[in-house]
Amino acid sequence: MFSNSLKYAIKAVLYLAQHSCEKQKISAKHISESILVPHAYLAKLLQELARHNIISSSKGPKGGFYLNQENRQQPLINLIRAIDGQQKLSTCVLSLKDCDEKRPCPLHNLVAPSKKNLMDSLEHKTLAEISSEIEKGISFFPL
Amino acid sequence: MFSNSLKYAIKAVLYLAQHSCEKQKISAKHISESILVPHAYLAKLLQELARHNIISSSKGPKGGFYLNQENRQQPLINLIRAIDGQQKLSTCVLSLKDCDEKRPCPLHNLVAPSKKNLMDSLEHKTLAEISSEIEKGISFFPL
DNA sequence: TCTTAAATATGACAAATATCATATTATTAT
DNA sequence: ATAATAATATGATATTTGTCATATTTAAGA
Repeated sequence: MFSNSLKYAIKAVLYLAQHSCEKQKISAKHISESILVPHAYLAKLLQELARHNIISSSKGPKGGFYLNQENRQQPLINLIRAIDGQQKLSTCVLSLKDCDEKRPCPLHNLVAPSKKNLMDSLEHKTLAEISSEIEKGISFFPL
Repeated sequence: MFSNSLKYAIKAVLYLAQHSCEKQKISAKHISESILVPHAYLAKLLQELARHNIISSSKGPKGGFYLNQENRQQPLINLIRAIDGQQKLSTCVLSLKDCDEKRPCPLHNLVAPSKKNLMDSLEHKTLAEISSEIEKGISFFPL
């Protein structure tokens, strides 16, 4: 469902949501060791996320990656779009060019409700909210 | 969302649902040309589907692929499982080992309702039903 | 200003998925 | 029986995705 890259990116961002802030930046190496993801690969993903302003970064000693307040208020879907690209979520399940409400493909009506539901969820849930649920013990994020 | 292989397989099976029967078998070549899918690749997929009894086949002249009554009464999810394997649909979105209702991962509660909804749809909709909707003009399957 | 710690940019390599090709086997019809 | 047709089995190639490595740039602190 989600690509490997996306899974790694989500884990890293959630880790940052919980452990970083403007005054407490975290290096790619530290993150990769904490969430058990190959560090060279994660570094690349973090750079991509920073480029898309999903996360913040600063170079040099005491530098690293972190989430500022603005980053935290973003919905999860921004992160997904940054890694997997825009189109993946919006296109027809069968990749048919002219499938829409008016002329639905044979699977359209079957998957449309679930898909809309999922998109709404991803669009509205912010990183801050997800992080807060972990802190409250509503959900669990094992390291 | 769906792999390329799966999209091709679904298109091919829907084509068979509409144009084949026990007395009217269709060759891989004919199908591939009709649904615009590379024929060598499709042939492989059709063989895989036949091996899993999703579709029927017979060799030799006048042979080819077709759907019998039993094939038509199968739910769509059988086809998906044959091509993409069992686990893909059932595992945690973040691939966390011990994510479940009791200890949901940070995304579990967000995606679970949509996922359950989708699974139910795929589990209950038969190939015959999908084919029938195309014939009735409820959905559209462009060649 | 020099050293050091970190991100950034770039590219090489590996694995998985998608695509193509061909030899073999089975079945029908002549 | 033989020829022709079509699936089957197998494997080769190409593209995409995932993984790793390294040289460069930036900023902090002594």
